[in-house]
Amino acid sequence: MTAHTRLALRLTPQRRAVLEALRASHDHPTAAELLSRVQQRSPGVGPATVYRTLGLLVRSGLAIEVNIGDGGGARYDGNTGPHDHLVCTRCRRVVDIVQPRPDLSGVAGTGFAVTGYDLLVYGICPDCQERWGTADAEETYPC
Amino acid sequence: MTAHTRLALRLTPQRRAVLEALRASHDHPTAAELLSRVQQRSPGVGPATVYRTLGLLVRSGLAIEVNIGDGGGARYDGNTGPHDHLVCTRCRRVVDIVQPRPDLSGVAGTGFAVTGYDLLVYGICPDCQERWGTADAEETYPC
DNA sequence: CTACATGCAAAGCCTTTGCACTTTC
DNA sequence: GAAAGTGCAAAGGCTTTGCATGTAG
Repeated sequence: MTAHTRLALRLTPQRRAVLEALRASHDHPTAAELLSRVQQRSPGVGPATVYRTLGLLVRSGLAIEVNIGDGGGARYDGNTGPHDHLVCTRCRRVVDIVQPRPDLSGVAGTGFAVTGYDLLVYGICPDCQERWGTADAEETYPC
Repeated sequence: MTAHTRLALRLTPQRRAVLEALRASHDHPTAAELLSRVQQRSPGVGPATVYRTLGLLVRSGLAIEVNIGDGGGARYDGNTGPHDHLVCTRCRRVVDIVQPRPDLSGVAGTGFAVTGYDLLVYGICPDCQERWGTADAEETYPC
């Protein structure tokens, strides 16, 4: 039903600023990147608030956390519709893609009750292909 | 391309110990867990060596790094055959599953050259279902 | 008015790195 | 014997937390 009744989500200027910054971003920013964007319009907001708010948004279903497994921090996505992610292994750019739900038949027999999935597709983005070709896909370069 | 470009993979007792511990493990251990297992048979091996060796094994294709996106560290998998991972969102257990390659048609039009993918399926394992039921799937409990 | 949110700073993890010493090839 | 690996300890990056203060409902 109405999620508002269960979650005491107090609307503060900081939380609004984080959500607006996230919704204005389509590049799957890290918490640090989001912090700097928030601070441009709302100086004084600190990292702790951004981290706490992002955790809250993810738990409330208003944001998605994307972990591309590089050394860097988690990425955040304000697009909460069903979609997957395409990651450039060279410049670490992340792009949303829409795909059919994958076959999860491999779960059969495990006894697990499936609640969700994450599909990360890796590749080389057009810019990086143009700059360095498609060889050495596993290497990371600046983009 | 000279003869010197070959990956110099020196076989040391420590590396052998890490690879053996990984191959003996089927629970997708973290680096810290692997370290303690290695130390049981090879005291004196330090964290730095385990981290360096794991990075080496992953880059050499002898191990897979699995990032389930919880606060904990990366998991490692000695099973290098094609497979996906099923993650219990309550106890964080990770299980290998074999599935058909997912439809990656969503990549069409992006210009990306696909090099691979990772599919993580989330659910509740049989033990956790028995202990707490299937409600509140997003909550994490000890297992 | 009161429970909850914020900011600051400190601490906590996980992981990497510098350096002197040891070892493999 | 030269190049590479190891161990220790320190540093690094990301994220969380304790606590006094501020504020939304």
